[in-house]
Amino acid sequence: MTSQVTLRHLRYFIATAECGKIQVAAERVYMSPSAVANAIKNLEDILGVKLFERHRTGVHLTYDGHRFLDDARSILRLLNDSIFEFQNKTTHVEGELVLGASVAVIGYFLSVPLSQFERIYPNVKVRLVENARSDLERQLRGGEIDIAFIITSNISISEGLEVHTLFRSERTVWCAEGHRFSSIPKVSLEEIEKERYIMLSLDEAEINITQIWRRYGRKPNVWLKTQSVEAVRSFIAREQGVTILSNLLYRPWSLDGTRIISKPIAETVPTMNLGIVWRRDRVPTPQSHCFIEFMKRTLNENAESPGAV
Amino acid sequence: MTSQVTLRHLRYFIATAECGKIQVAAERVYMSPSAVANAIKNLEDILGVKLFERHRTGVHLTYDGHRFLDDARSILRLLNDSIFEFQNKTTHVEGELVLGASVAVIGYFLSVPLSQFERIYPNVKVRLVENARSDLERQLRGGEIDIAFIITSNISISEGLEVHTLFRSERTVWCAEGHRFSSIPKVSLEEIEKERYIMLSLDEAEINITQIWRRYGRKPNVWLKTQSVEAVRSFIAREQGVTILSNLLYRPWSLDGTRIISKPIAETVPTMNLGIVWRRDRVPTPQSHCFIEFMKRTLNENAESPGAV
DNA sequence: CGGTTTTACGTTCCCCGTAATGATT
DNA sequence: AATCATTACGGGGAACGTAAAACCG
Repeated sequence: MTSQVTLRHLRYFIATAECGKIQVAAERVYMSPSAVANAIKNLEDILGVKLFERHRTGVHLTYDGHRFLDDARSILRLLNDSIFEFQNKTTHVEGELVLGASVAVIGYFLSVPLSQFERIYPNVKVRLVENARSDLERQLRGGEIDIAFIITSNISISEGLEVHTLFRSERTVWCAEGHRFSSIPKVSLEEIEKERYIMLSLDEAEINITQIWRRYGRKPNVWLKTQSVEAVRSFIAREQGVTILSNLLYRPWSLDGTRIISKPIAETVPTMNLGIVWRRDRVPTPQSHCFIEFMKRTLNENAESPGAV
Repeated sequence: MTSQVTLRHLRYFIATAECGKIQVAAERVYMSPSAVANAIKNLEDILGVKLFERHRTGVHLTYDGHRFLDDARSILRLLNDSIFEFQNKTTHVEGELVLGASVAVIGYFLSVPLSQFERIYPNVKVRLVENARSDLERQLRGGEIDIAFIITSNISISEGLEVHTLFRSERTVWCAEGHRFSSIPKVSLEEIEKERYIMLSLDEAEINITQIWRRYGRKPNVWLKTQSVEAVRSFIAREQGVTILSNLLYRPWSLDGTRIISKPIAETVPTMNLGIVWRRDRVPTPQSHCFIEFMKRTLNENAESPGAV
């Protein structure tokens, strides 16, 4: 094999990281499992670090893997945007575009692609409205905002609204580097129940996570409830507890640089689904259309990817 | 050929842009001219824009080419840094590092790689001293700074100092998009003499450029002298004049978004050589060593590349 | 056993180099 | 004629798919 990293490596790596299974990732990139497995092995050899833990149920990112995932995404995003900018003359698209999203979605999802979008379409004036989901739905129907970013699994009534799921993010257990969980391939809710639990009460996180616990007839031992993701990270890094959150919010380090580990959950847990919503009866403006297409493209059209169950 | 952009395309493209000749670029990347020429042709087809103007004497970046060069460099920089970070465990290098540079060098050269360096070596505390060349040399000898970034062709006495040229930047004529120069492949000093000239008096630019004019027994028709590169760009974009400056300072657009064209000069003009300097008798600290190696690596080891004459 | 990753191996096709050709002064 | 870039074409090797093997609960 090659001794140089190629874009092929990055693409297969990202697909595998997002799908959690080499087989599924191979489908997504229209390749055979062996090709993807070989590429990842080769990539690991070049970098000199293990990127995945292999289990019989699939693969799971290591600490280093998560770090490299950030880089790989940045690189491909930069490249794809640049290519797109040249292939399509984008400077003629102009006008106003009002986006709505919740605070967590803005900070952990929207900020990066949004700045990319503004670079590619410099003549589109983007206005960003931060609100709770219910308010966003109301504003959407009222025509105050063009497109809303919402956790699509929770939309109350989709009547008259077009919903397009862009992104599925697996939910995992977070713990400190030295924690006993970090040596187990999969952690069950029963095990998590025994630990101090840190509950994030931001946006819809608390409701959704509580639902998961209830579904399995269990209850987390909540030691702290906070609205700050950074606080969650910080306490977990200091071995003050564990939590369950979507990988969208996950970063492999806390503010002070200590490591945090992400482990899959033994039980089947629904993914967090994020998508865009707009009014069906309203003709989309050119800038709305551009934005929607841009988001699909940015996320590598992985909306139809199965993700975890 | 392929219909996808690869890193190979980017590498060949960057080498060609920096060398100005496909043959020379091919040498630098250890390839045949045909391989490089094909790759660039293919890249242009994919992007749908011409990246180079072809001349008998070599190739020269178009407006779009300059824009894509920025992107291509960012992408490869990101990738190389990421790979390096994993291949070498860098977090253990720590300590203080005092760098010296002039104002133009800091803004147009140092800022980007410096932030990359601080990411890779988070435990190295970098302090930056802005000063004129003569002061930097004095501070270097006095031990107040570890490494200085200096225009190496002008160093007064290199006695006791280790000089390593990192970067050569071709000097070109800048003019507005519609200017008569923009349709000529090469512009002679005689032609430039007929135009209003805008003189940048920042750092050593004025001295160096004046030397070039004197060497050919000519004199520019200076209409404006300013210390601001942005002012230079802005006036040139508005067809108020032309200038000669190194490509290091060149960007294909002015602050208000109008285009600026860069054209090669007919006469042989020395490149602007930038390098790092340190005291020979002083044992380099680990962080100094790391920084020097980092800079060499970042610039693709193109210090020994011939560049223009 | 069932689901997964990994290895083995024959094959394909992309990309390179050599060498001829074209363009420009 | 000299000096570039470009085109034509045959050969080599990286990367693919098929299929079998190893792994693990």
